[in-house]
Amino acid sequence: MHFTISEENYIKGIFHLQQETGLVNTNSLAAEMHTRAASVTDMLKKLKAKKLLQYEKYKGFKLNEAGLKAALVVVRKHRLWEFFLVDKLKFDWDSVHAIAEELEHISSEELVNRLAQFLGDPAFDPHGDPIPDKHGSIPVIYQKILSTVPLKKSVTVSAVSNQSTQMLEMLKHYHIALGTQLMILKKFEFDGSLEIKVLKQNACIISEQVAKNIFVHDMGKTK
Amino acid sequence: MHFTISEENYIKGIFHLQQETGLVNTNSLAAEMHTRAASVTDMLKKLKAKKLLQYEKYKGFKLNEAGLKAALVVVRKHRLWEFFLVDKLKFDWDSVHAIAEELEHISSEELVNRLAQFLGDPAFDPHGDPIPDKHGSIPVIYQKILSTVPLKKSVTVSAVSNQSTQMLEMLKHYHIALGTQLMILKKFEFDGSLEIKVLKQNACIISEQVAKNIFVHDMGKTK
DNA sequence: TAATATTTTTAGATTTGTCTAAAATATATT
DNA sequence: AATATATTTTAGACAAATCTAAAAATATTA
Repeated sequence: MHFTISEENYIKGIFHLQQETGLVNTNSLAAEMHTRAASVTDMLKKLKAKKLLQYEKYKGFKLNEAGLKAALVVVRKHRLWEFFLVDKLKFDWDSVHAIAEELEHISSEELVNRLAQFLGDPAFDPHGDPIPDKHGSIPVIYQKILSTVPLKKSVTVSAVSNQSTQMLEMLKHYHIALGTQLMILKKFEFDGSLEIKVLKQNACIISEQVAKNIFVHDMGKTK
Repeated sequence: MHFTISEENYIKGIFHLQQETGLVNTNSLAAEMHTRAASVTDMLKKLKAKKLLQYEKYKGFKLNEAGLKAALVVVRKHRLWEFFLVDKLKFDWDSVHAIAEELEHISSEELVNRLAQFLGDPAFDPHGDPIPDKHGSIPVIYQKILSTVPLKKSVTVSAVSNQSTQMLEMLKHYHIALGTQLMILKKFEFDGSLEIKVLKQNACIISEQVAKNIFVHDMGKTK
């Protein structure tokens, strides 16, 4: 089955939204794709015709098995290329997204598998997101939201759920990246903000909002 | 200046043809691009509007300075990606063309330059074709057509001008690749065919037609 | 050079992906 | 439940890249 770049982008967009909400609606997908609701409806018809979608007019929609499979292929490619860009070409992890958006549409299956092997079959991309394997299986990881971790427990950053440029810029400022070790020194009742100690850095304060977007796991796991 | 994938493909097609013939005509470009003459004319108008082309209706056309520059960017990307596929991902040199056709359209300039650096700034791709540098300069190499080389002189294969699948398959059969060392043992007057000795292989016979597509240089040069 | 053949361009249609504006449907509010 | 609001879909238009068929320009040849 062949998909156009546009189809792949919509499939991926639906995938990301349905991870959060189960059923997806037209307007939220339009927002996600930076396009108009009418364009979304047009594409939904095409994807339904290709039997990738559970979709009833006016009722919301989500990927079916075939659609999910297609989405995982694109996600795998995106995350493998991100890994390549950071690990091999030494890009900053906060500047690779746009390039990976292009690379994810290169079609050769042979290429993806060789790339994965070349990279050492990584299980997580530079943002800590899991990379599906060639069968579409996603590795699981025991991770917690930073704000729920007990005081003085040393943990490793494993993922960041909000990947806006603003967020990534901020983390960079605090020297927080994937694999960074840190611990919570103090929790402030007033606003939920945390004083944290980042390994080899001075202690600093982060807001509750930031802490809720940082995932961590016990030291020494993963990758 | 931004180009669509289609524009880039036409620019590259024109570049390749004008290397041979100077001025290019509509039908030959249509053949090169596997499309129809009418489609070529349509695109020529667009490229002329973007000031990339010297083009008078019914008179033939060629890239101007700006067009040449654009072509060299695409050629550079194509050849760097081919190098990557063969050198890092261990693809056979005769199976990378189609994938590089897709990769060459990834737009990031930063990506290309980092890729080049990662690969060690190679000057020639796996087919022996020169890779333009970031300014569009093409390395020169002192090479000869195999059929013109004197007997018993040991030379190294540096390029193959006909890169059809058929040709590459044949070379593979004879264990001839870029960098292969060989010498001519005998030339047959009758049909111009050559008996050659490929290093570590038995002697074999190749036709004049094949020999005219193999470029060689003195041992120990290049790369 | 006049007739013929070839090459190139134009005219008009098609497909894909997008858009705006309006209509249809669903949801919320009084 | 009737009305207002929000969401979603349809209808129709547009741009890009392609096509076929026909017309125009150029080249060949008798």
